[in-house]
Amino acid sequence: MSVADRIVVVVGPTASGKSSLAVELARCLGDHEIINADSMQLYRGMDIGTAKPSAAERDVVPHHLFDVLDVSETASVAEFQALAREAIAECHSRGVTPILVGGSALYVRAVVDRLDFPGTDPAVRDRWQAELAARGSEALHADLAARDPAAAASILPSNGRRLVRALEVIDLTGEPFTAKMPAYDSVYAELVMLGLDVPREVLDIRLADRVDVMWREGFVEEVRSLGEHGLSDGFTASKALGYQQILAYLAGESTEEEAREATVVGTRKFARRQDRLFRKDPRIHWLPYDAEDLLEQAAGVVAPG
RNA sequence: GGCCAGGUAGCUCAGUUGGUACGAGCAUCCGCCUGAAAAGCGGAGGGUCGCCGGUUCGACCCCGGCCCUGGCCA
Repeated sequence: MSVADRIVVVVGPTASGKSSLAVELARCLGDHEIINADSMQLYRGMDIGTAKPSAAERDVVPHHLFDVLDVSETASVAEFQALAREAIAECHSRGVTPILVGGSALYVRAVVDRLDFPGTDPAVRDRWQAELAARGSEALHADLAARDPAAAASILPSNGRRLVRALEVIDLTGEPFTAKMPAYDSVYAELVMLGLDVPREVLDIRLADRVDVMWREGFVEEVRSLGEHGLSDGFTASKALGYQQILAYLAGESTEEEAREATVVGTRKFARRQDRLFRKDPRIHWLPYDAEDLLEQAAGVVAPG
């Protein structure tokens, strides 16, 4: 049988049970392996706070793209896209179907869909970053409006970050910046997407419980230790939920309790945002997180008949 | 028991010398997102201004009483 263009994707908000469903699915189907699509689980050492799959789970089924970055490195969707597609091709070459699992919506789309990221150039970006700091986002918006009216129209004048990137891309490519996400258009012919549906009230409780468990398992210690190994210098990793808050606590900017509460609130907001984003993708088959026969339902969607 | 401070949006607090609450931050809901996406940006909803009575054309803001909270004194 050919699996050349086949890929399974499991998405859902944080704490919905994606990881374990993926493992069970892989184990029950056989010839399936897991590929991470979570921006923070890419980092080595960020285990407790990212609820990374355990060693035991990873022994059951091969897991790819976990622990590939040092906390001091900056993550990048474009690099991730390349790595993930490579890993997928490698699975395909062995006759294995990859199961992409993760809550980073852009990462999932970058892998699955036709998204091409224009290059980046630190020098060019730094220049615009400096312009932003010196003149403010409104001025950059005016610059963008002059060079690329369409892009300016869809980026708010207050969004400095997107303005910088748009101007960077125009400088680099000499072409207009695409400020709109493209239609859902997969590069893989056989794409099956599963989403875990968790009612908000339930999700809120699960999130709070999960943060409590993380704290009990030594989340603060994990951050303290990573802090001594470059976490604070990491552009991406230091902003991760929980890590960000605990770093602030360790720096004396808040109490531990405040850090814990802020982590719960931040995680809740994040989960809502993920859910809203994934809901827009019409290709996703939503399954109730607490179905007795969740695995059967999932398997039924993935491998009908 | 006495004194002081305070009771305004779900939370923390601004505010009006009496004329429809300009509220703010956080939370909530919603939208946007192309090389930091667990990030970044934006919009909306929400208040019998502790309770009762009085003064007044009109009170959240003045007066009286009561209740509640915190602190001080006893």
